[in-house]
Amino acid sequence: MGIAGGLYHGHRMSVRRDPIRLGIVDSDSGFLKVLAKRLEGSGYEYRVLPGGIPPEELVASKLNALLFDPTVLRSDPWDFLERVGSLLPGLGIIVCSANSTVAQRVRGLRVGADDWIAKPCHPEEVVARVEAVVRRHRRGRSTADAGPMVVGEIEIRPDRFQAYVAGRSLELTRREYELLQVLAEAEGRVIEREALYQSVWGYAMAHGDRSVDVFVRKLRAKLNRTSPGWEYIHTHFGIGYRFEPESLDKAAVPVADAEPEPDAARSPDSNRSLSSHA
Amino acid sequence: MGIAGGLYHGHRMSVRRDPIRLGIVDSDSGFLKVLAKRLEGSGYEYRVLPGGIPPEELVASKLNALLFDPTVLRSDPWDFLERVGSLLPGLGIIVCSANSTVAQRVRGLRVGADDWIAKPCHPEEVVARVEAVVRRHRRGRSTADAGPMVVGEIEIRPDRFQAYVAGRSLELTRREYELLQVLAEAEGRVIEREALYQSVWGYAMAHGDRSVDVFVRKLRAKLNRTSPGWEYIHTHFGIGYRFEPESLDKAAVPVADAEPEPDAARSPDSNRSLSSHA
DNA sequence: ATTGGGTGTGAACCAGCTGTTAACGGGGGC
DNA sequence: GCCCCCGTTAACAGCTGGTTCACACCCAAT
Repeated sequence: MGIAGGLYHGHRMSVRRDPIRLGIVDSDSGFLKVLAKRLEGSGYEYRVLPGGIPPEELVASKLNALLFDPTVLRSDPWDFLERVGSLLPGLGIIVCSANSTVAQRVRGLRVGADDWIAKPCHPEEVVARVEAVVRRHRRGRSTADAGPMVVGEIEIRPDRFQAYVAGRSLELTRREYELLQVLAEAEGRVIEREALYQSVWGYAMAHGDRSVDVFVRKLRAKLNRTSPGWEYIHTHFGIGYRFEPESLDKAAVPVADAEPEPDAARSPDSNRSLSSHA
Repeated sequence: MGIAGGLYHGHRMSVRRDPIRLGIVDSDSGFLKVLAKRLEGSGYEYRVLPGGIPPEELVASKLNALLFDPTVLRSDPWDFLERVGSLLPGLGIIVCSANSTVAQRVRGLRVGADDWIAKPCHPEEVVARVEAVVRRHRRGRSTADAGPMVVGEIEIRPDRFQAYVAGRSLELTRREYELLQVLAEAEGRVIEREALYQSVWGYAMAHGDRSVDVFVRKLRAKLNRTSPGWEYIHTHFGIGYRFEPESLDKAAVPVADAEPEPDAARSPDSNRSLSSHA
């Protein structure tokens, strides 16, 4: 289902001063000119998009926010809003239009818009509202990309987009690394397939897409090749995957299990990770 | 009967959407009256707060959003905004004021407001904007954020789609887990078969479908296998099921009073509590 | 007591999920 | 331009578990 051809660069690393990638769908040249002037040199990466652009084409752009005037859309604005919202749940949507009614604004906000600005408007306010939406969306995102992370035998280094075992690189590709990172950040929690796809690929998973499975397999292969004796990724049938390092040594987990209640110690869920078993 | 077997797609299963908890700081009685009328019966829990309320006191209220007019604040509005924003990063902040300038709005949005509405405004638009802000805030946090839940001897962990007794997994399948979760969330209340089906399966139950019964049976088996001596799921003939942990020990229930129930209170043999049908 | 419908129970079926492998094709580096 | 890398997609096999069926049992009403 690869709509995304290339454009794999713009990555989210430091949430802080990451430039905002803004898509603009508007035809008012005066408005565009003034806005462009304001955006220049403010750390924005913006791109003016044609009015007839299908939502699917937005996928590859890795936008943070979309500013658009519904009157320049060729397709039904409400339908467009809904489709963009469901396809790209991580995208902030700001509508900017002249002569809107309360009912229109309410409807727009209900079907997925994050804000609705009335024209004419000051470019400074547009920028402030775009940033508020993006900030709101980024808030609560991944904590600390900065620090390396050690789980089990492996070390994950965001500064190099790579993982290591005893200093030896796993030689992960970009997708493999991102998948590993998303999984590892949620250590111990089950992540649904769709959520995983959403986090790594950036847009909604198409029905029947097997990419996640294939990459989990690749990841497992590289993890096992470099760190045998450990199991990291556990399958939860019908749900998704869970990352949790487990030593395969017959030596029990590093918990003092001499206790009279052996199971009381959280044996990490003997959940059938259909890999092991007999 | 049911539609195709798998069908795990969409279906967010957030059937029980939490009400929005909204704090309001305003003194315009007319505005408050109209807004209150709109909020009533829409699943809102709102609370009008005094203008001089210190941000620290908001912490305990577990609000989702705060709607306020800066002109009624005794303290410096900008300072208030910043402190609330840093103190409660998960709170949506909507400013609603009359006679604001572009500069004020920009400043407000910069220091932490998520939206800024100009008075006079339609209550419907206020609600729509509040919901947009809350929606944006909630998105991304899956159901896993809900903390674990302990009922009787069992612990339900949404982060693992699994239930445990003393650390031992019940090894529930996805459907079984979801059924348990829906039942447990309505602890003590009877849920009709159709409502149960609707919640878990996501669509209407076909006439004659026995899926609910079968899954209740599977659930009971696993509950009883792992937590014998307790009864969790009670049948209400002709209606549905009720989840309520009951110890089968002759030792009195942990309830203080001796329950002067006229009808056979928990007869230890009868598997079903036809109970207080009245 | 009889009866009709609702519910418990066990088992079988098979749609769909996952693991696995390999071919395809675009992009970037050389 | 050529080659290699890597993400995508398809195909196949094994297995899980959701659905369905059949029958026994229980409840409530006549």
